[in-house]
Amino acid sequence: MTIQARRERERAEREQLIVAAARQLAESEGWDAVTTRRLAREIEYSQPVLYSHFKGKDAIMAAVAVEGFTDLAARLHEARTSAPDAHRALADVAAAYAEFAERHPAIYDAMFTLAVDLPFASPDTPAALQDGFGELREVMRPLVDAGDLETLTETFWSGLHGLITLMRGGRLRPQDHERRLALLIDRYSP
Amino acid sequence: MTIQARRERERAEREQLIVAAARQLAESEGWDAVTTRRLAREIEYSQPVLYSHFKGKDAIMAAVAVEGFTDLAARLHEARTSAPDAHRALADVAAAYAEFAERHPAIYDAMFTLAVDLPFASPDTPAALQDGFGELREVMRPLVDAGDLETLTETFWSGLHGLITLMRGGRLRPQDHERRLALLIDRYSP
DNA sequence: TCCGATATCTAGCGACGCTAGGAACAAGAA
DNA sequence: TTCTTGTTCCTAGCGTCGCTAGATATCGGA
Repeated sequence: MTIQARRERERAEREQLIVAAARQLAESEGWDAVTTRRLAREIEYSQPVLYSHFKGKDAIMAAVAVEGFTDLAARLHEARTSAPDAHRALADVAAAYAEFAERHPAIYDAMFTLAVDLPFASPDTPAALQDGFGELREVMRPLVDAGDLETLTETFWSGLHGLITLMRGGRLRPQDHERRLALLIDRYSP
Repeated sequence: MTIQARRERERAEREQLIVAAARQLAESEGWDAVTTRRLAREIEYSQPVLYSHFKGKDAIMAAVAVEGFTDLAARLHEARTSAPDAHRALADVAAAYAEFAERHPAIYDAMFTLAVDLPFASPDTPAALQDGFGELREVMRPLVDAGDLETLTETFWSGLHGLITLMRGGRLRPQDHERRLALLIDRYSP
């Protein structure tokens, strides 16, 4: 009983170690540097142990993405609940979202560009994924008609996401980044 | 003289053949299926000839992306110039943009997600790339203050791009796609 | 102390992007 | 027409990738 418990605990710790190593490596050197061999070396185990924890590399990236969603949701919650009024809340949440994406581009990619097989907008969506969207929805609620809340939130979110991804791909003039953010917020806070 | 001319012509034709094959293969089976070996087999030449035309696989994808920009700009131009008024023009252009992205997801990815090394928003941006943005700017011009034209166009474009990419990644509820598009247009046409 | 099961590693498979070196070919000179 | 020279193109192979099979080591329980 206790022996098996210890083993399961150690196993869980190692799984967390894998995810943390993948995340750190992706953040410091990009996802191209995250190969299964490199990751194995990083955690000081051989390559096949990765496959005893995860189905494949994609599953490891998905696990990093889920961690990212947890972090992002927390940042957005903090920004929303510490704002003095509804309009400032929207601006602060948008700024927090953009800042997260800029500071953690690799994780943001894992969340939205790379890990396609995470279940979104469906009943079995992990809690962390729903929480992030929930924060956006709650910050929008005081500002829009109730009937359009969900759809407007999705549209606003898309605006943020588009700004960030086009910006990072070099498709937008960097110097106007703040002004574009301000214009976007202006369009959604009447 | 003529011999060299013929050779250069044949060479240009083969280069076009490579780009066309890459595009078709990407559209029908996705970019994962576009390997240099497969592409070589498709054009009935050996693998190394690809490298006598392009620096590498990325350059081939960039060439496909440029073709995509030419096509997209033409679609947007058609939509804009055949609309009865400025408001309809915005809606039609947005619809044409979304339709292009939905019908050619692989090319759209090459244009905006994968080929990062194309020069955007800079003096030496290829004409086709500037034309697409130019169409968006012209359709916005009658609707917004002149001082914010460029930035508002970028912001609107980001909204479109975000809707499309999040939608395709399964991040948004599919059934509300049209309504989100309508809401986005509404936000930018006062 | 030995056995059986679990955990972990070494070695290797097929496919990838890309490149070196040689064979085949065509154009101009004798 | 034959030989030389330069270009074009292919065969073969390098290192790396994600992933897996089979052997080996480790450890709890009899």
